[in-house]
Amino acid sequence: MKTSIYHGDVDRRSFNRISKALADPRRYEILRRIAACGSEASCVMLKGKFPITPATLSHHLKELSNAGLIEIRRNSKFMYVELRRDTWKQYLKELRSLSE
Amino acid sequence: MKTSIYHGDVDRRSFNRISKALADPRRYEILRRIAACGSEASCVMLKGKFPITPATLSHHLKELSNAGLIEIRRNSKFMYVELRRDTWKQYLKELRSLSE
DNA sequence: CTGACAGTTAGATAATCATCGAACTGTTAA
DNA sequence: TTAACAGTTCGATGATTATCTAACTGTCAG
Repeated sequence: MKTSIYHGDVDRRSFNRISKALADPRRYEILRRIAACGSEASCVMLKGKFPITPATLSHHLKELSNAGLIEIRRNSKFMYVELRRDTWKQYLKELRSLSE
Repeated sequence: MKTSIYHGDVDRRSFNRISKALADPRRYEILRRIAACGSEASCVMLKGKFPITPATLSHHLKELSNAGLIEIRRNSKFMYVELRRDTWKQYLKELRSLSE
């Protein structure tokens, strides 16, 4: 993820990418599901939780990954994803700075 | 703004509306500008700050208002907007609940 | 009253994007 | 080796939406 000269901050581009990633309800639900699994969530499990095709799930996971919101790990046939808590924390920090 | 049976919480519909409202970079900048004026921001001032037509600004303000993010006050010819800090606080609370 | 200004609404356009099916790559199990 | 499965990529489609212009309403100053 890109950072500005101030370490730990999200620059505007990253911030907007995250905001867009969160704006789709289904994608937000997927992210929530991932976050709810303390550590890693398997892609197979996610596929079972939502009425969407593999193609669509793949698309959403790519968007979340591009936004820096999840980390992807591959183990041969399978895929595991995990919330990037550092990104999440920085995003919340930016939002919080809007008011007081 | 709609609330669930738990007072102070945003329901899913409201949450998604807010997320969508924040997803457009220009609209987020407008909201930021509004929030930066401690109390009220005049619409005339906002119009001067962004290279957009009155129609577009009107559209964005309506979206922000529909999302419950701003309060609108009219004084004869003029319009003033203010951040709704209660909504903002609840939105942040919902986001924070995603991780720990 | 009349012109200027604040803001809205309607309709058009162009861009973005969520979703799907189909065809693909890569991996494992039989 | 082959079939089944995990996931990706591509192209199409339909929905949403940011933006504009143009025409409108309402308010004030001269």
